[in-house]
Amino acid sequence: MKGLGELERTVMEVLWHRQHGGTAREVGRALADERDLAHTTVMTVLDRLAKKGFLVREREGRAWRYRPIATKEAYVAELMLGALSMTGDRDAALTHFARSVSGDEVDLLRRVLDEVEGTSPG
Amino acid sequence: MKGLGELERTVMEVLWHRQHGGTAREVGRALADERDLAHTTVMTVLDRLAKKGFLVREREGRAWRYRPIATKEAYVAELMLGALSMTGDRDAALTHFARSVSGDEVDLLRRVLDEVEGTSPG
DNA sequence: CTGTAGTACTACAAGCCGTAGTACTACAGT
DNA sequence: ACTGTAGTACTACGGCTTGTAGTACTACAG
Repeated sequence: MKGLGELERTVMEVLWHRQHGGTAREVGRALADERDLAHTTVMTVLDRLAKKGFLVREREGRAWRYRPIATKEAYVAELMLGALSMTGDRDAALTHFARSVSGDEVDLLRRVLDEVEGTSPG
Repeated sequence: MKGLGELERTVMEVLWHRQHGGTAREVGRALADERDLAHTTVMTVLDRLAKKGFLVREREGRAWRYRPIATKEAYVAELMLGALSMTGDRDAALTHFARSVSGDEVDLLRRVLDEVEGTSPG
């Protein structure tokens, strides 16, 4: 799983916040407040994101509608797993990780873990 | 926390595996089997790693001895936290994450979590 | 037929990374 | 004092990624 650039992530954010993905125009408009981007810039980014496998696109009239393939949470979890897989000693890394999350999150993790009990991964 | 390149990570691995860090020559020798790198290449990488804050260096005679600042596990944990901090909904991401780790790791995590109980984060 | 919106293709500069050369310095041995 | 050997600092360069955008062409609306 590759990391994304600044603008790429920003665009993903926009799409993650919308129910039904978006067209280049829609994304451009959504970003108009914060950034002044040429329409083609948005198109390029969307296109790259699709080629990298983060978005699917489907025709909508003459335009393309882009949708995220995974939820943001899934993406973040992927990144975390990617980092984890870098090490030979997953246990040590997980230990470190668990020690670094906040108390609330420890509780949350414990709850999720209980829930997950006996479920096969995936 | 930035990601590292291929060679950079390889060099870090070498240093993580040694007790007392290493000089450019030592790292070069350690890598000689897998890669045929010029001495200056190793030096450059070491230097960049130090500038990025992954290594400290101290004089040893005329040479520099480079030591990792953090353990590999700490680094991996950092990366995981970095990914996690990308999202507004940490809970959802953690949930996803917990669901994605293997059964053994669920057990491990639970154990670590118990151990961590009541400890302040840091 | 002419706007308007849309697409595909191409381009380019900056930054990062892998890779390495060059020029200079310091110590060891003769 | 001279010469290897090892080490350093500085510089360079090509390829890839990312931000940014222009151009040329197409299709539908009125």
